[in-house]
Formats: sequence, structure tokens, C-alpha cells
Amino acid sequence: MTTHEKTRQVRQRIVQACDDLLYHKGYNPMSFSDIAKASGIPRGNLNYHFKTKRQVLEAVIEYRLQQTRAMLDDWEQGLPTPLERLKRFARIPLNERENVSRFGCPMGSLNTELGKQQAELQAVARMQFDLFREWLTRQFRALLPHRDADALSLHLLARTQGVAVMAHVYADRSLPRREVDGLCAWLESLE
Amino acid sequence: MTTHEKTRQVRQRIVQACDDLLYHKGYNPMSFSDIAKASGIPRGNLNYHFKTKRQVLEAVIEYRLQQTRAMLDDWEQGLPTPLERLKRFARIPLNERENVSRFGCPMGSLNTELGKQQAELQAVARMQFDLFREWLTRQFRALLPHRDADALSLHLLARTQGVAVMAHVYADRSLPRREVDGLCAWLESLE
DNA sequence: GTCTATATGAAGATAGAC
DNA sequence: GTCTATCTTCATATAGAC
Repeated sequence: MTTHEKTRQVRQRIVQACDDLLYHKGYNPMSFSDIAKASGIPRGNLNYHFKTKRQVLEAVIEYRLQQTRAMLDDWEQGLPTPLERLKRFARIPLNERENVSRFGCPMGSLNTELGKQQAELQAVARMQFDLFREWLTRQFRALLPHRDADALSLHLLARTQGVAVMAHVYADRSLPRREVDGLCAWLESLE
Repeated sequence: MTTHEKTRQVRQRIVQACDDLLYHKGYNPMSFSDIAKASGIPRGNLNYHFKTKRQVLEAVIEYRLQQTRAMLDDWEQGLPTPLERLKRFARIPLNERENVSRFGCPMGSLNTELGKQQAELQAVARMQFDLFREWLTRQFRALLPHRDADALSLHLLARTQGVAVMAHVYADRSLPRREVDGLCAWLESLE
């Protein structure tokens, strides 16, 4: 194994640890000490791989985008109709209800935190929403060519974000069940 | 004016400044220096009025609860039917769209921040939701005695939270228009 | 009650030995 | 490339003069 490859693996281990940490603690409370502890990389050595905290965020978002792209590609391959794909998306808060009730939505809570007074960082975090928004818009366009696909996409995103927020506020693992059922019924009723 | 009254006024000035600061910056990034600057109270003197940051949060939440109770009482007085009251609530993200697009929902974003790893503080912030939830449940119960009023209340809260999150993510002042229209249409269609 | 000065700790980031 | 030691800054909170 070359030195370069080994370095890349260390970097990847840091990014994956930060992915969880960012979700579980939030950006501002997440410290380099936390990262060192979670990744097993000595505290001072982190700054060789990431000079600033912002670079850590950028790396985590890039990683998440890759994961999400792969997931959406899978759905596009495995699910034959736009309606099934949209319903698959709508079910995320239900499948993830354990995590969502404890920590909220990973991308929603991060944007909410950074959107207050850290506009440049929010712009990085917002790319996660862009990716879903565009994919959902394509599905809606295929399903309902005569309707405003982007507005429908934003509506679906808003509904799922709302479920995540309320499940998190009340640490409620049953709320996603009811809400996702209603959301899927709405999708099926569209014409 | 007695000394006691003057102290109370100073305290009130601090609380009102913190109310905005908490909304605009969030809890963790809000420092005592920020509070001193925003309220005009000398930095060191703040700790006479509030020994810890947690006490500041508790005072702000108590203040917000008072404001919200007064607002809900006004609605109950001024709006004759439960349906009108529910629609009045649903319109908040539209009326507040300038603030919501810049800072999100004051109670939603606070709960999202504190819900990650500050359970005791979140319990304080959650009381804002409890107040709305119970009031909305009463309205739904009056409107639709045969349905699950609490589930409807949580649904309406989720819908408005979702609107706030997405308007904030995209700093979008027009999204609340579309979403609130749809939400009011849903309320009117209930039976 | 008011305010200055400061104790104490933890954060992000860097310098330089190995 | 790795890691220790440390610089600097800023946070909460307190002690004590006025």
C-alpha cells in the first residue's frame, strides 16, 4: 500500500466519524477534541488532514452527497415508476425514525443551525437539499408533466422536514408512522 | 420608583434582548458579551441578574410563553370559530415570512439545536410547543369531536414547521404563500 | 446593586521535534 | 506524515472594590 493510499484511508476514517458527530452534536458544539476521540486520530494530527473546521464540514458534505447520489441511483434502478420512487423518499422519516426522534433530520438540523448566522457554511450544507430537490423534481415531472414539479418537490421536502422536526421535539417514534401514511396517500392521490 | 422595580425593568430589558439574540444566533453561539452589547448592560453586571446561561434561557422561554398565551387569548376572543382560529395559526409562517426565511421558526430552530445533546435545555424550550399543541388540540376537538384532535394538532404543527425549515434553507419568501394556501385548504376540507 | 478585574477552562489553530 | 507542545482567543463564571 502506498503512503498516499494510507493517508486517504485515515482521512476517510475522520470523515466518517465526523459524519456521525455532526449529526449527533451539531456543527458548533463539535470540537476537534471530539473528532479525535471519535476517530481515534491524535488530536494534533487532525490539523494535518484538515486545517480548519470548515474544511471538515466540506469533506463531510461531499461524503454525504456521494452516499445520497448512490442511494438515489439505486432507487432509480430498483424502482420502476416515479410514484414508487417518490413514496420511497417519503418513507425515509419512517425507516429512520429511531435516529430522527433522537437527532432530527441530518440535513435539516444542520441547515437550521448554520442558517442563522453562518451563511457561507449553510451554503455548503444546502447542497444536500439541492440534490434531493432536483431528483424529486425529475420524478414529479415524469409523473405529472402538467404540474409545477419544483413546487411539488419543495412541498414534499417540507412535509418530511416537518415530520422530522416534530418527531425530534417530542422524541416520538410513532408520529412518523401516521404522517408518512398520510404523505403516501397524498402522493397516490395526485393527478 | 423602588429599587426593586428598577431591577425588574433592567432584567426585562435583558430578557427582551436575549429573545431576539436567541432567535437570530441560536443558544450555543449566543454569549454573555453578545447579550451585554445587545441590551446595553455592562458585561460583568449580567451575572448579577442571571447567574448562568441556562437561567437566561429559562427567563426567555417564560417570557415567550406569556406572549404566546396573550396571543392565543386574543385569537380566542377575536375569532368566533375554531376553524378561523386554526387558519389564523396556519398563517403564521406567511405573516412572519421575512423573519422565517432568514432565521427559521423561533421555537422549532431552538428545539432542533437543543434536542441534539442538551436534553434538559430542550425540555425548557419544548414548553413552547406544548402550549400551541394543547391550544390547537382544543380547537380541533371543538371542530371535529369524532376525530383524533391531538394527532391533527401534531399534523398541523408538523406542516408549519416544515414550511419554516424549507423557507429558511432557501431563504425563500414566496414558499410560505403556496404552502399556507394549501394548508388552509386542507383545514377547510376537514370533516 | 453596579461594575472592574480576573480566575479558569476549552476552543481553533500553529510550530516544530521526530 | 505523525504527533507533542503550545499560542491565542474567547467562553462562562466569580471575587471583591465601590
